[in-house]
Amino acid sequence: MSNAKPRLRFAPSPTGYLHIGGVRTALFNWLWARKTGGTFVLRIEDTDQERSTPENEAVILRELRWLGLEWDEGPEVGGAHGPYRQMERLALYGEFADQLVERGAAYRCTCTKEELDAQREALKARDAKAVFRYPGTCRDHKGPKPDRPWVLRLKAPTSGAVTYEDLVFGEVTTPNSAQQDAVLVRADGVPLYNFGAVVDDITMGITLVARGRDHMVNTPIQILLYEALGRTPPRFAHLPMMLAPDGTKLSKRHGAVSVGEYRDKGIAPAALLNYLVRFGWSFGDQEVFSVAQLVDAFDWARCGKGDGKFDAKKLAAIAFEHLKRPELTSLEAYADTVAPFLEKRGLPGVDRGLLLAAIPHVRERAQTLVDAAEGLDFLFRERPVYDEKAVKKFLVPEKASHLGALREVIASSPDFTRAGLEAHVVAWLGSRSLELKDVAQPVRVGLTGRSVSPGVFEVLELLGRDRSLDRLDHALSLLAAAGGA
RNA sequence: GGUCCCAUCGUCUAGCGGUUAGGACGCUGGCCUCUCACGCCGGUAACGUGGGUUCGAGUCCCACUGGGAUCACCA
Repeated sequence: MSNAKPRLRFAPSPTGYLHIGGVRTALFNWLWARKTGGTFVLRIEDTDQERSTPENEAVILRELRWLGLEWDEGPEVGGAHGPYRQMERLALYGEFADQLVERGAAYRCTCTKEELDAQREALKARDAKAVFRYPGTCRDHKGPKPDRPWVLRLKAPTSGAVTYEDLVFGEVTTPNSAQQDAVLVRADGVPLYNFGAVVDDITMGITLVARGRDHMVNTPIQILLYEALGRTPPRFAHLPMMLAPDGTKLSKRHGAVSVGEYRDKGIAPAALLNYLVRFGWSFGDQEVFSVAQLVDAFDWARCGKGDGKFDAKKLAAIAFEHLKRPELTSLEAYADTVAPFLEKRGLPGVDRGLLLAAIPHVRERAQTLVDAAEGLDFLFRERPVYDEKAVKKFLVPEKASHLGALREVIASSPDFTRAGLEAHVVAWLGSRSLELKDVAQPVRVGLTGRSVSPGVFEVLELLGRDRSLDRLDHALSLLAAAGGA
């Protein structure tokens, strides 16, 4: 083999949102390109004109960028092998189609879809279980292009077999008898998947094709095309399937399958990639990886063959790990990623210093960025949004009898820091034979509006003396109202 | 049905002839504790079946069973 840098590609079809399974495929290609210093190409396979839309393409590009899976060549970034949309490469397919005919590996077929459908129906009537295969009516057609509409068909070999060495699955052999004279190019000159992909992979210099196992059945026919064109096939690596929890194909009805949904749920890109990479790839006992670590550790030899089932709980756990660990999500990065979620709560452009100071206290109790924004919310309002249930439960005479006194104790603290406040308050509690747990909840609700928050001393320090006392005063007024005073 | 592929706890997986079969998620008992969490300690649970090969099989071979992919002028 040459030591040329590998060229890999991700070739989505813009027929819908970016599927989570597609992201996994893109990720593996991207990782290998980054690890080896190779090239990651993005190609848009938009030959299904019925379903492809520019809007879908735009979404795919946006999601890939959000994930950090930047492409070296492709739409919007260009490259030496463009254009990168198949519908802009039509002339190329024509050239290769002619080559195939010249070499006797394909032929022009003038059977109409109607004729074929009729034959298919007839066969069905005779034998319901029979599978229709093109009978080869035009197989020996030669000479110039017909004056009737025609499609290009593969002249599939009837004997022999195709064998290739899959980077993941090892040696795979498929008898040529399994092939049929598949349509390569439609009557309008638009290629079908197998032909378009091969022509593009050839002309784009792709050296390694990594894709889902569902494409494994296409590989022999593609290799046949490479050989017919006198080209060396690339290496292939097939990835096991990612299935739904019930073992069926992962789809909308099983929950979120589009990348956008995970973004909206507050899952960080690196966390999603970390979760996805563990499908069909492992690195000893390590579960949590930064993207840089993945680039470093990734290897086809560590890929498994068994299909996997999507587990939302595990994803949540991985996402949490990323949010929790400063080495994976720095303070600054955390602040940047949570900001949009605060904005969604009506808190745009919050005080950066306060945000940075607060994050260490919320990051270990926020599973997602949505949770984090919820936990941070109280800091950035004049007064917190008081949770009705929490107020009814804790800002009542039976529970908050010491709140007034505590307000004064806090106000008199000489040092309004977490440690200073704690020392001061605990000393007072000791003198009254009280424990912190006897008085903390009403204070917490008063300060944050909620019964769940970081420690009360942390909250006091974050809020500062003025805002803290204002909130405690407000809590006392709520208490008075509840006590019917 | 044809062709291809796969098979370790419920789930993701480690294991590359000799292990008390390990880790993670989940579930669960306890500790810590101002709430909720985090954290820490412990528990639960797996090699689909049958044949071989071998001194010795989760690891190698075969069969079976089970599961998946695909059989379009979709990709």
